[in-house]
Amino acid sequence: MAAGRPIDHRRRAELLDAVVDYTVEYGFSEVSWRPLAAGLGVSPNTLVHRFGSKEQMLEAVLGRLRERILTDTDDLLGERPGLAAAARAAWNRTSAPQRAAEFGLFFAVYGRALQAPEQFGAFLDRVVADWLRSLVDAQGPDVDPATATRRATLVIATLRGLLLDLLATGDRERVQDAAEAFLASLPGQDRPA
Amino acid sequence: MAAGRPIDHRRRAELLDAVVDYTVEYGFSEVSWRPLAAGLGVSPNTLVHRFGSKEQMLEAVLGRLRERILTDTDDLLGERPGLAAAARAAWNRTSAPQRAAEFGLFFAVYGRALQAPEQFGAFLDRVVADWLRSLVDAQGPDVDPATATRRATLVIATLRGLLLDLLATGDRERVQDAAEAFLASLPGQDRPA
DNA sequence: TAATTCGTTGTACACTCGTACCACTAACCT
DNA sequence: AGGTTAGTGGTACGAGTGTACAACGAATTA
Repeated sequence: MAAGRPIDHRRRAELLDAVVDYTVEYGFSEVSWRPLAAGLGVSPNTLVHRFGSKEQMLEAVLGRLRERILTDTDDLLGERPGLAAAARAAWNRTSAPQRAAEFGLFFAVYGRALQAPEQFGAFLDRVVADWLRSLVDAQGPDVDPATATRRATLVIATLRGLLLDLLATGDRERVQDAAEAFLASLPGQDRPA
Repeated sequence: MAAGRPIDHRRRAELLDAVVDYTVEYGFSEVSWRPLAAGLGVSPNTLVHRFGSKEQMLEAVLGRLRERILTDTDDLLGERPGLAAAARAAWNRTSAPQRAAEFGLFFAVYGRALQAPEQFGAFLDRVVADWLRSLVDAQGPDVDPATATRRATLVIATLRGLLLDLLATGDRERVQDAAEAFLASLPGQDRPA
């Protein structure tokens, strides 16, 4: 037996990130091998060989997108004490203008997953649970679990709803005003950003 | 000059509704002439002749979907006095299990529109404004406009976020619990449903 | 009756899609 | 050197796409 050429993990990550960037920019529902490969400057077969099939590529894209969003927020939430601070940090991150396109992809996947649950079941399983756990933890062990879950659910829903509004209308003034009012209503907030 | 055969408005509405039903059931991003026509029991050319092009058909579907959602809520909101009652009525309607698929389509279009604003600009323009106007009006003329807008924005965001959660997780108990807490926090609410 | 428009269908064309197959180079181990 | 796997690319095939064109009966008015 002789082992073959080692896997170039750097190249794989670079390729996957490039695919995610392309998907963020050009949309999720229209991605196809040839235009994607042309945009990345590679051959379509390179992508096919790398990801196996289109469905597998989309799975990889979703996994990487989840990584991007979570690594920017999860550790952040873990450090902050209190629900209000965590919620404010999450809102500041997710509503940043330079992330608009990324969350456009997020909601595009979300909507599509709702109409194809069998294909995107993994996404749907995590899309709420990830944040729910973080936001429940952020409230500390002293809060009644039912209350903590209720508050975390509300924070997730409100922030995502506000983000949907912001992305659709671009009316940052109105949405930010509503966000401030919501964040100020949370228990244990100290001071605005 | 001789006028031709009159337009069969009944047939047209029936056809459009059938297309919307199909789209609700089988998804928005995969609709194509032939399977759609087969599902409706007609020829593909019937649909092409009726709608002109696929893009025009999608526009018509979005318009009809908006009609369905608004006629179930807008007149409803107009009758009720007070923000709390209007919000509760809206939540009861939108979270009903038999509407899950319809709002699955709603969010699928929403997400896709965020990634293709030039194509779905009309949708994005109305998706918040429609409800915003209704919910501001529901608060009566005595509320400060800035406050009314802030509250309406928050109600829309929270209800849509909760609906997203409900559709993704199916965890009605947790989501309904959070919804009750939110609705109870609104000014002027009288009694739960 | 003649003219005109609507509703419906069949056929065909150019195009894109995902993917399988083959070939070649590069990098590693025995 | 020989064997094995990764990375990349070229070609081709079958299927499905949107849509244009032509045709025919039905329903209306001049």
